[in-house]
Amino acid sequence: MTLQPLYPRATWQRTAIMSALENAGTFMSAQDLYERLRSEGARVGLTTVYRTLQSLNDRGEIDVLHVAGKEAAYRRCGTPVHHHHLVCRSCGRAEELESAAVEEWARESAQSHGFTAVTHTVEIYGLCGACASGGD
Amino acid sequence: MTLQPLYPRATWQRTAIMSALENAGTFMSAQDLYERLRSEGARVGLTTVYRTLQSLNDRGEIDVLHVAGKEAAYRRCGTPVHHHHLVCRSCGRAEELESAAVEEWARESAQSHGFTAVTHTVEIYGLCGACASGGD
DNA sequence: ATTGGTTTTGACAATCGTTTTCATCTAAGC
DNA sequence: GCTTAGATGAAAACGATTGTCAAAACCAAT
Repeated sequence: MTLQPLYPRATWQRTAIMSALENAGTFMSAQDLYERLRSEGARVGLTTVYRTLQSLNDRGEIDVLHVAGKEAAYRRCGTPVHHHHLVCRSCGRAEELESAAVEEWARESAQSHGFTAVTHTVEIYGLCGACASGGD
Repeated sequence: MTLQPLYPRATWQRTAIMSALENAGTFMSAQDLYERLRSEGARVGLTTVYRTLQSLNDRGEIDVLHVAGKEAAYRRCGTPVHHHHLVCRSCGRAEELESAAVEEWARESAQSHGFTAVTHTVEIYGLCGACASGGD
């Protein structure tokens, strides 16, 4: 028996998508990335962008954000450890946050109500300085 | 000029939807409610359920929850003031939570990074006691 | 009660983000 | 180079939600 490859194959598409996200720094949707890559001349398919983002997220290499009525937005974060975000509603720029107090509160709240297998989502949305003053 | 009615008209559909949610107590999607109402013999349209839930939410009479890949879920909460939820992933049952510390943390985090017009989402997910032991 | 004008309803079509399908292409191991 | 399982992408399928519009219901004023 041959053992399965541990990592997905290295294709230029995957690399392009990853680095586009990397130097964007902001949260971007699959469609955003697709358009950006296209406009840069990269001939990737939308399907591939969706699939790649999904797989990167499954591997924990990027974070997702599901905002109310919007498309899923992905971001390449600076740290692989659990954290939350302060996201600009307008431009997608984000700061990474953490708070032991919040983690503790979540854990205790769940425990005291008899809930197990606990996870949580904590995100803060606002307008960053640049968007609030300058254009939109 | 006659002044506009302050409240939506009282239709039996609106009443039925509201009370179905009310005595469910859990988070339910538009489709869940539609099916339940139908099975009880109420001849409402799916469109109406969607519209009514939206309008009830706009008025702040019910809360919404947008979970990752699922349908929007609504709940009639006990309090009209800002709060968060501890939600059972399996049955939708929820506890209402509040924490001055978390609110303060969110406010300060945003402020210290120059973000304005701040809002946040904080939800805890888990398995409630009943679902963890009993069936699914 | 009846009317009139505005809202609300609901069957159906349309939208939109995302996933599936499947035939073709390609990276990576021999 | 050759093989082949994994990756790609165009197009179709999907599922939740919203738009359309004619018919029905509400309610204030006759």
